[in-house]
Amino acid sequence: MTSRPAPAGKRPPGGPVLQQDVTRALETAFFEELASVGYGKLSIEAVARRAGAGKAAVYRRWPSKQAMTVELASQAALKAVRAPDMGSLHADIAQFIRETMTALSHPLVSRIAPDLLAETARNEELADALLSGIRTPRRENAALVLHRAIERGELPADTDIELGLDFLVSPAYWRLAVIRTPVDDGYVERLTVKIIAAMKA
Amino acid sequence: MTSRPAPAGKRPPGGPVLQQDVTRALETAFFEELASVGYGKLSIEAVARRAGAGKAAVYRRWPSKQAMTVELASQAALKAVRAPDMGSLHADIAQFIRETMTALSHPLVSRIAPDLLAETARNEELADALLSGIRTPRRENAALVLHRAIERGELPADTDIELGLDFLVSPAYWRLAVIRTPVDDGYVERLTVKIIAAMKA
Amino acid sequence: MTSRPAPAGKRPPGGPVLQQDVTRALETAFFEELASVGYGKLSIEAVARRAGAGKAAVYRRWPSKQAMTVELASQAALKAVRAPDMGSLHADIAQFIRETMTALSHPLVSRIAPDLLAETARNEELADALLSGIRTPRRENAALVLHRAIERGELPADTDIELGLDFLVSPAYWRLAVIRTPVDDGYVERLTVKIIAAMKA
Amino acid sequence: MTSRPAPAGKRPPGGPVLQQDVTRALETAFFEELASVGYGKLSIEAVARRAGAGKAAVYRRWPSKQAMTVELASQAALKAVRAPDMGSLHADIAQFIRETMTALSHPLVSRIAPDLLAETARNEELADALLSGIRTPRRENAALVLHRAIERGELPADTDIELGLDFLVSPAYWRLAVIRTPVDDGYVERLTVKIIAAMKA
DNA sequence: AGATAATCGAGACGGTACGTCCCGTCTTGCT
DNA sequence: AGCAAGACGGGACGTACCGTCTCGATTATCT
Repeated sequence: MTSRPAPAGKRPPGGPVLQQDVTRALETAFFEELASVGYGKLSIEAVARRAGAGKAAVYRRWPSKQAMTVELASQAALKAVRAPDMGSLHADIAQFIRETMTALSHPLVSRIAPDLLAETARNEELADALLSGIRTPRRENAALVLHRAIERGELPADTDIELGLDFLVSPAYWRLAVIRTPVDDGYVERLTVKIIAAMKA
Repeated sequence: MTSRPAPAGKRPPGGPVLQQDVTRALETAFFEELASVGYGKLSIEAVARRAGAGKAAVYRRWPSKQAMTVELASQAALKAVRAPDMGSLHADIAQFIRETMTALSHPLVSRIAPDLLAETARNEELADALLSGIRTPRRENAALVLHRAIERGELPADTDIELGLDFLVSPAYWRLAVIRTPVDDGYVERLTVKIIAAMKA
Repeated sequence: MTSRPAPAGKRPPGGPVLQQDVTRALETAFFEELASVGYGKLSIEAVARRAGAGKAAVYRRWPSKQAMTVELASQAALKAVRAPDMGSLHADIAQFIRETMTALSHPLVSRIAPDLLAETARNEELADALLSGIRTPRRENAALVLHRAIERGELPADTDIELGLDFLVSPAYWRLAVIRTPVDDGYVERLTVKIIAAMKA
Repeated sequence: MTSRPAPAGKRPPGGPVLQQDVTRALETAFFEELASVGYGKLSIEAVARRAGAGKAAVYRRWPSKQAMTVELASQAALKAVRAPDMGSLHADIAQFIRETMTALSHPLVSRIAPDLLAETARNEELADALLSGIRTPRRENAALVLHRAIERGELPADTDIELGLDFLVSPAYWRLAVIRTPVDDGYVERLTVKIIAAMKA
């Protein structure tokens, strides 16, 4: 989100001049607090307290808990979007899965992501913001991997991209985030082989 | 949970006699409240208010929000576990996926399940209770489908059951609960074909 | 104020049942807090904190700082109204002055009274409440002393009561509360003689 | 206070040069603010706002609310000290009382004086400053009236000066500032007669 | 006259209190 | 004894200010 109205730092003319170090402290505190109590119980007061700031410092930057969440979560999620290009479909998929698992294993992500996800079922606006800010770009990026494989002739031209994308991430997410079952060393390798077989079928 | 200490109904001699209609009203109110505000913001007071009861009526039955959640959620989840046996692997899998999708589409489930799931990342005891109460029995049930297919010769004897189970549910969960993307009419059919191809690879 | 709507204790039917010990703790805390920071800076939060109570406990009893002040101050002031009757004008006046000085010397009174007095210049409603609740009854009581002296023949029938009442208390108040100048042992005696001389003139 | 370190105007070489118009605007704003909200609630921010100045402009001149109060109040009080000399005791006393009443009736004085007085009970330093800056000079001035009357033979040489001074102002202060009771046209005249009678007794 | 420095207004900072609402605990009658 | 009702201490809400401190822009003196 490169053109958002820049809540921190100097705004064009006449705007308030917020201090960046305070902004950074609030962002850090927000994620820590979100991870430890969840979206529902997250209080602005606790975020400010954890950051060593006053409540007004928060409200000067974001009008509400939801606005703060949408901005910071989208911002953070976008950093992680990148399509691997290792030269072969097998290597690309294995790498993609490994990166997904690494991200989902991060203590902050593993606590925050399911929490925000759950909140989207209850909060239309948050859902729109997060889905269009995270899901769509990530999905488009992953599609690149498949299109490159088609160009290289590793996949047939009529490959079911939609289903392929679902296979690409869902098992990893399922094991790590949903059923919370540990993953063998060879799991990624076996998974990659099966995914390619499924896409070729 | 067949041997739990029966919080409702008449206890052995000398115990308190709680009124079953109050208990039932509280259970219903609990799920409605959980669906509408989430686990984090769920309050005993709101449950009691919705049930038209006093707060003490809740605390007489369950010592805490967590205990109430563990008991009622496990209780509800166990009702839904059943393995299809349609005669062919293809039909079994398609049926299993359809049933999963139907369950996940239920308004109460679609709001409550991700919410409790998110809470497990923060709450070890709740995690243990829900995973062993829901995940394990469901997974054992699904394994039956695959073992029957092996016996029928539809799958090789060395089929990777672990991976197969992951493929069986993860794409459906992924689309419905995570990326909240609508599902074509033919999706289940195409998905079933791919899953079988993957398991045979 | 015997017919006020009883903020503490049981109200007629259906009213809230407030706990008297909490009410008493709040009253004590109110006077201590008023004495230590003054009316202007007195905060409900500090009163509650000092009483070990929640803010809601205060607001359940009084709707505002001013209402709390009017009720508690009037209530307290009325307890101290009493006209001496020693048998002679000299003794009555000396006694009245001594009682006034004792009251004004009380640490709580000496801090609170001038403070509330100052506030009346700014707050019409508080002024009305305090003046009619304190000034008028006290003045009527003091008038009794003079009327009895007239009946006894110690003062002429046309004594200027109005002026007499002013002489009765103003020097004592002036020295203790205004110019804060210490008072000799013989001061009351000399003052009494002069007051009687003035009234007879 | 003739030797105070001149917070406004040019200081010796090297000192800061404060703008006198800003200083004057702050002084005016201070008294207006003091009259309208009282000492306890008076805030530097409100003074600066009323003066159309920044908060720093105040703090550059006075280190604290109390220092500002002590300086400005003492400064203002000293202007009003003057002993009448009309030729007779009766005329002097009547004039003194009238001047006192006029001063106490001034809207700013009637709000500010009792307020600062009340604050002295809580604030030793303010008490010292105001009492020695106002009470003492005023009392010495009033004593002149009585000494001149003794020299003229209107009062006996052993007149109780201490008590006389108390009689001179306390009733006026009492009626105007304490019991806030209106004063007849003839009140000053009757009061003057009684005071003289008391002093001669 | 131009350089330099201090004062200016404005306002962000960490705080505190506001009056309201709601939490889980506990108490009080009524059924 | 179980029930609803609700007072209790506590805590968070979002707002309004507080005194402190930091900004450029302006102004006033000193080379």
